[in-house]
Amino acid sequence: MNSNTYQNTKELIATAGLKATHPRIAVLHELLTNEEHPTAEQVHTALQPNNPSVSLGSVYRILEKLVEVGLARPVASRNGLKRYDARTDSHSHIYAVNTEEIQDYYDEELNDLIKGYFDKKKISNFKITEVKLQINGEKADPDKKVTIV
Amino acid sequence: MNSNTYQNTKELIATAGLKATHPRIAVLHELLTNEEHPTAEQVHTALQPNNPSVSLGSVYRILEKLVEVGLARPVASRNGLKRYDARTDSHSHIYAVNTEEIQDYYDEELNDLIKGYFDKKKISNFKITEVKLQINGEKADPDKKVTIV
DNA sequence: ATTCTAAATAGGAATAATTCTTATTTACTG
DNA sequence: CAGTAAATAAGAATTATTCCTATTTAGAAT
Ligand SMILES: [Mn+2]
Ligand SMILES: [Mn+2]
Ligand SMILES: [Zn+2]
Ligand SMILES: [Zn+2]
Repeated sequence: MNSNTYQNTKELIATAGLKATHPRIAVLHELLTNEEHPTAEQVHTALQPNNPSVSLGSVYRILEKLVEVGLARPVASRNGLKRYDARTDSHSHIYAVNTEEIQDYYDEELNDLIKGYFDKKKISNFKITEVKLQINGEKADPDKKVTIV
Repeated sequence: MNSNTYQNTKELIATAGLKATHPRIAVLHELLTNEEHPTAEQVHTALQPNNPSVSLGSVYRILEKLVEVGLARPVASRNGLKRYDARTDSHSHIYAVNTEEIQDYYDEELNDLIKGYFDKKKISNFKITEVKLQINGEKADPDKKVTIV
């Protein structure tokens, strides 16, 4: 789908106008690879094996910078932890309350449905940038995957 | 709309099977009154004038307890702060990125639309408890209210 | 109304999460 | 291959939240 090599990630960063440092490449690469909408801490942990020199403080700082330049987005979460997403297109999230997993969800039909609705309804003094769904529920078997059928 | 006296709040707590202590009544009353989906700290600050004896630690503990018994709900937020809501019915949120304000949104038509959609779509290994919208955007004039027209 | 008691609280200590500071390193520029 | 501004590592500091425990309190039982 998305060719996600080191080189490719490096270019994404450079194209965004940032110095393509090794810590930045490592963090963005991890975020692009990791589907779990991780916290800074989780990204840092994931980097340990191959990039043990990247500090936790840098991961925090880099994630914020990636958001700033549009290469990542903050994910709304209800437990007081900051989580991040490398998907920057508008999409929805399936949130499993029991496992705290957040999974992407996108469907064109749903998108059109909501878009159609908000073309009619008007909210004054507010400029909508995005409408997304938060699908809350419980993962039946926590060990198995959630799949859209 | 919702008669929200001290006495009424007290009954809500008692009916939920909790000891109706003064700190609990004060916290829930504030949460019912405050439309801003406040943090524990904000609730505590709001209580200062009339209930200075309620400690911050208690506010944290009480809010979690209210969630536990279904008198309050956690609100998804993207800045790493826990925010709470006394509205326990399923409703959506308008989130102003610039002011970090969260405002309720509910519309029957929208509700039906989404319900209809998810009656068809099936997600396996997942039990949906609720689908809500996160309407993100910017408040044009931060000093004025956002209104649904 | 008074006593009893389990549960809840205040206050402060402890921990977890995040940001800040600064000396050193590094990626780009020429 | 310098030179330089920007970024980083490491650890200190701050902020957010939870935990601990002596004291208080709401409600139940006299
Ligand atoms: Mn936190
Ligand atoms: Mn936090
Ligand atoms: Zn996502
Ligand atoms: Zn709400």
